[in-house]
Amino acid sequence: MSMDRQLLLLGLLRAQEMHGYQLNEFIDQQMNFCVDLKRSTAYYLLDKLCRDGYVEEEVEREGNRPERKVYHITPTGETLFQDLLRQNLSVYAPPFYPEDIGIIFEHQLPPAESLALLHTRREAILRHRERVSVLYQHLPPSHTAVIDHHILHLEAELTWVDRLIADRSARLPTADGASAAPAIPCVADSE
Amino acid sequence: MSMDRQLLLLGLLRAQEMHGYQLNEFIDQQMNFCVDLKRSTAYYLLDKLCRDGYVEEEVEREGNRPERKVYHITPTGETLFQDLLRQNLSVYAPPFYPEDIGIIFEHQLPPAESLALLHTRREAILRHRERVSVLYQHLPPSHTAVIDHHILHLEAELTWVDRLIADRSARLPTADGASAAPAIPCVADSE
DNA sequence: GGCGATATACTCAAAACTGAGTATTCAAAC
DNA sequence: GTTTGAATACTCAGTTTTGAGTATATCGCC
Repeated sequence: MSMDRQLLLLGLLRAQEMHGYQLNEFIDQQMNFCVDLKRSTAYYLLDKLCRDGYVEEEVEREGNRPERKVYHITPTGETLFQDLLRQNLSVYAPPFYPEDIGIIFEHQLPPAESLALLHTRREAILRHRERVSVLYQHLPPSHTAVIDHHILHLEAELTWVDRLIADRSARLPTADGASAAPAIPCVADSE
Repeated sequence: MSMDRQLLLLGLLRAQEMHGYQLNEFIDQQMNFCVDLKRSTAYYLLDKLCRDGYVEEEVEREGNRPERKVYHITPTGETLFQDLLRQNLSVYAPPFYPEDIGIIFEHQLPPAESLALLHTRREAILRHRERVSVLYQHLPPSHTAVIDHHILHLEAELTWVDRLIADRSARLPTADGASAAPAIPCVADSE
């Protein structure tokens, strides 16, 4: 299922009927900065959208090319698109942040090593921001909102890493030997 | 696989050996604000971690309780935990933002409706921030970094929605009839 | 005219994930 | 004493997702 991927495919097919390969090329080349959709998954979803009646496929035989299927949206699909779009725009679902898992256990590493790792991450974030910023320059206005969104989140991420780095630096054992005691987080045991 | 979930389970089992139910209770109750891990997925992952030798299970038979399996981490698991933690901390992988999909097609809705939807979303974000802020008050210091992280991203999200709302408001057709023409995004056709 | 590289267009088996269901114990209400 | 509801502890069939593989056509170059 996955609402968002369905929305994406329906939205693209709505703008223009396509065959699977063309759809995949478009996503991979134009949308790779915000969407990660494997080709095999796209084919699977197209098939499912067909089975569910939201798109239809037509086998196309042109000259001696290998035959291919052209997908186009159906009226039911158009309705679903509108519904999904409305839902997507009005709902807020906080994404799952993998970095949250790491940060829960971060204090179990020696502070010096943790700091080194966080600096590496900081560099990675900066590199990523550079890459996204470049995109911003030459994209149609319809895409700038998406980039904008990414950049804001990247800034948030950066602020956060910087805070953490500052905090962990302050806790580094100094020459006078004062340091915070690391504690293993306790799991509530109800027995 | 999913690095992050493995890291989570290993990290929790490392702090304390547990049986599946206890692990699930802990995740659902203490970590629901940042982790969404279905119970069935947890059992699946525990089983896989066993098969791969990172944890071991021991069947426990206590009185006339239904029997249950206690999982504890192995030395290989400990190594994996350390590796995954280092990786998680040093790498930056931009998460997939479902809202990006909606925003690509947003301009295909009538501006007035779009604005209404965005306002609904704005409310949802505010509610969520309220909920997370409350958590901040009574949590151990080991968790505040995670909450901090969430709040920063929520602020980013809020800034973004506000920008979009402002922009779309400006484009609303006014009494004098001036309005921007909506364009369906073009798909590059290489044929 | 043949050879490798690239583009086209998927297929499939295996892995990962989920929702719904199963089964037992215990405590409290009726 | 028995029904009801919550807590304990998973299982499993089905769905979704993926990486690796398959197969043909076309293009340029030697």
